[in-house]
Amino acid sequence: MMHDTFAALGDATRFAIVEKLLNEGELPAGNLQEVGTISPPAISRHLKVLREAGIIEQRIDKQRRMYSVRPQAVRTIGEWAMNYQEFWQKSLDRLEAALLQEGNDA
Amino acid sequence: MMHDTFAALGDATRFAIVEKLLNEGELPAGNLQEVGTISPPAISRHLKVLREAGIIEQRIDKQRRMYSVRPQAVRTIGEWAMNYQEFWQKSLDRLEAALLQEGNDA
DNA sequence: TCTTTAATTTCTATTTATGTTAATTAACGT
DNA sequence: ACGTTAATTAACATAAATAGAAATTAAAGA
Repeated sequence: MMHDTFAALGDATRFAIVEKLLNEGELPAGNLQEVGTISPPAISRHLKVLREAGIIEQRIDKQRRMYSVRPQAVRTIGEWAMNYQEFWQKSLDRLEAALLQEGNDA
Repeated sequence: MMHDTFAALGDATRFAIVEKLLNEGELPAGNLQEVGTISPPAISRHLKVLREAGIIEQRIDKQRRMYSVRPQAVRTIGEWAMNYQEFWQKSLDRLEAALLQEGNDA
């Protein structure tokens, strides 16, 4: 469900984790603590939420758990927005223009 | 902040409200109750959250409050995803392909 | 084997979010 | 003015999310 994806990204810490992974690529859980003043258990649980929402995935390397963003997750969000943009952008732009025009007239 | 936008869309009821507005255009608060079995006060507060997140806007028409999606909000989400897609999609695709190939080899 | 490192799960406390009922505000129609 | 409709705000109860400390699991390295 789309809203689970949004809910997972709706927390400031989780959003920061995802952005860090997007910018720096695959990282172990320990390195993700740098996103804020937060304990390892808290990070771990946030990672679980993101994983269950399908936004990140885990790879085990020795005693480290490596995390990375699932490309499909970002793509899905883009497609959701794009779906409405494609079909509605033009009419929305026309509506916006009309409202602006209306404002100018008044 | 981006994560406030996601947080607002992370609730099932609010997500349904936004989808209804995207599909049907501007609607009064009363009509948005149809998204589920929920009381008018609950809907009203969800609308407030969406409004404060900049996702919807309100227009007053007589005794009715008309709500609609702000085009820029959808665009912003699309652009966030697109920003990462544009810069990372190719390398991510390459990574995916490499992992698949690795899987085939094993 | 023993100690250290990495990360998670358990436990518990606290905060935040959500929902309902009741009361309030505001405008419409008679 | 009065009753009705539309929607919100207030008050309160409950559920869900988040956090840290402590305990647990698992592998690494001496």
